[in-house]
Amino acid sequence: MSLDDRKLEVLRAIVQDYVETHEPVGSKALVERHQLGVSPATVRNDMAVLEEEGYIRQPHTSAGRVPTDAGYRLFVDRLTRIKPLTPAERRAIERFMVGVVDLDDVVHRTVRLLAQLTRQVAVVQYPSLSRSSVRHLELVPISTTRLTLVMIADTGRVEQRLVEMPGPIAPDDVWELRRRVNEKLVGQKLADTPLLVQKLVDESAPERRPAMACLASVLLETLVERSEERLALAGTANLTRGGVLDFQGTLRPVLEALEEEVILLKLIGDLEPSTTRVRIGDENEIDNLRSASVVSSGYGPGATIVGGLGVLGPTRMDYPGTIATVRAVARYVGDLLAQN
Amino acid sequence: MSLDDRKLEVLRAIVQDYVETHEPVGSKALVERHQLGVSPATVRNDMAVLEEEGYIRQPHTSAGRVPTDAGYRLFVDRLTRIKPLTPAERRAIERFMVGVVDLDDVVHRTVRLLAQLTRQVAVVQYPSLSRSSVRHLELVPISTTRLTLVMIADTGRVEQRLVEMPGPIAPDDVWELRRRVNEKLVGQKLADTPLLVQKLVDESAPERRPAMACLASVLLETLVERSEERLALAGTANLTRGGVLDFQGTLRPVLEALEEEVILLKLIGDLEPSTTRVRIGDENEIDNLRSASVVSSGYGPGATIVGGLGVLGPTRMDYPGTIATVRAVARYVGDLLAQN
DNA sequence: TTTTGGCACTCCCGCAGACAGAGTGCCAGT
DNA sequence: ACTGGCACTCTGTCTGCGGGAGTGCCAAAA
Repeated sequence: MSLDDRKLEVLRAIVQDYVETHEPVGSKALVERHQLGVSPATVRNDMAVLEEEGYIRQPHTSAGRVPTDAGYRLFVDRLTRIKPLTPAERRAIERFMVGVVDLDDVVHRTVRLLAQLTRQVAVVQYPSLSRSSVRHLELVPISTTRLTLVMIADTGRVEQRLVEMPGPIAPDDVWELRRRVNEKLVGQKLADTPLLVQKLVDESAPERRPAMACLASVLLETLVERSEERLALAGTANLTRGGVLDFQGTLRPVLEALEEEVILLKLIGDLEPSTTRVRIGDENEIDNLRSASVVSSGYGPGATIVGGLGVLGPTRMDYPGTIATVRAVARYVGDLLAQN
Repeated sequence: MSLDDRKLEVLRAIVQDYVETHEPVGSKALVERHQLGVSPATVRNDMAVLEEEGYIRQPHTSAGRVPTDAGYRLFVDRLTRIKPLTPAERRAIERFMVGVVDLDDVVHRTVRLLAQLTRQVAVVQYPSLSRSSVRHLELVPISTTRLTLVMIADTGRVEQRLVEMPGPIAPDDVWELRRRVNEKLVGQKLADTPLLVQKLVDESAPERRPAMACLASVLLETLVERSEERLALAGTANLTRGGVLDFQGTLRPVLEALEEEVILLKLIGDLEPSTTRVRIGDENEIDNLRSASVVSSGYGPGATIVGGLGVLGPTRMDYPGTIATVRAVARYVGDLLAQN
């Protein structure tokens, strides 16, 4: 026997009530708060089936029911109509983002905005270098043997690294190096640069070979290895919202996970689908976050995707609202980037 | 009547035991764990005096005693011998910092190191721009009306900002602008730049005046207004260490405070004395942190100070150990900066 | 004057029992 | 297939009752 419409309706009601009250919801309260048109007893039967199928469970005998991860999943997949943002929210977004000056600025404002609107922990990834192209490379002499390499990407990101040269280097040589790397790399996708950089070394005049090799290794580190590294975080305090009830007693594991950039990037960083994605509880591969849900989305100018953003909260969260907000903010940021 | 030596010794014992056990400490337990050479009754008399003077208090009648903020203060001021770092800790510092490549790298490693050694929340301020000098300014054309301004400071900090020009600007003009700002500003303390920037505008050729004015306003913003902005944070998860017992029930206010950069900068940022400073509980002006203590120190190459760092934890913390660690790390970072 | 032992008192904490409330499962009736 | 009724179970809360730890005070000792 499968789930007929009413059973789904019961599940929806359970999820909604539980999200709102944080308390196990019983059959009687359900029929009182929703127009189900049937008696508590009937609802109880439906609940028994839903529990059988793994969508809800009882914390203990003779308590109300609570949705399981699977229950939330079903709710999100089949029972959610995307609810449009309120005008107030739209206005909040506009107001928050007016007068941005900078990529840094955009990212920081966005992450705060997300945290504030969803009242949850927000994460925003900087535009991924691997999806950017080189706009310009600059070499600034610091001393006779040291340069600062500055790379500016088309997404607005600016990365810089110190380059320790093997020996003293003359201003003219710096010039020549700068000219050559720019000539070869500007306009290229960062993902494609490793081969080009290698070529640069190979094609160098012998007397410049060591310097170029040195520069090349830093270039590779900067462009490729550290590429995904940066992100911004806000709203940690929101974790304490529902008391310590959510997150099964302690937020320690969650806070620990939030400190690991690698983990966060994994959470919001797989950008294959251009749509919003929801990961519920156990669906997160990270052990520390098995009592958390993550709603994430890619963003970027136009239809392309250059980075990810999202929010993290208890599995018991307002999915329709959160999804709508994340999606709206992602789109807004994309538009903002497109203007530059 | 003032506090004789034994009473101070009793206070020290109370602080030490309480920090270790997290439980109110009574007279009997005290004489058992420390060689005070007197009976519990005597200790009780001393405790009565200490309580009278406000250094300790009872959570309720007939419980043991707990240090007050004033008690910790006295302990820190008069009863703390600085305990040297263990060799293990020294090694940890060395190991953590080997192979740094970058200012960003230094700061991030330092903050994690601090958090790990003290098992508390760590904060590290980037070298303050207002205490740095300009090493180089670079202008990179992005489009005909847009430049990216990159400033490199002698402390290694690199700041960048987008400059929106009033009209199209030719490469030669960019060159000229770059030459002039570098000529005038390189080597100058950032604190002194506002006047110089103004002069630059005034002395410009009329046809270049608007462009220079535009650049100048961004320069001022970058160099002066946003100057203290950056810092790094780590170890938030350590807040959950002592259960939720510390921080009177909820870490919410603490987490909120940690999200406000302004607040953090105020905590670690007043660098007048070159020594380590301790702020205990109520001594913090920020309401949200009245159940927290902050141990902070300035750091910088040689005897100068370019930024602050510190840790934040419950008032019930191991002050001698924390102070020693913060001081050692600050000195180490200073040495590291001196090498560049 | 300072220290000490003794003693009565206070308060917290944990435990057991009682009780109300909420919710369920099942069954017989519609 | 739905509903009303009923017995049952489990939680959370409140109560009362020692046990224990710790204090304050006092009178005696050093």
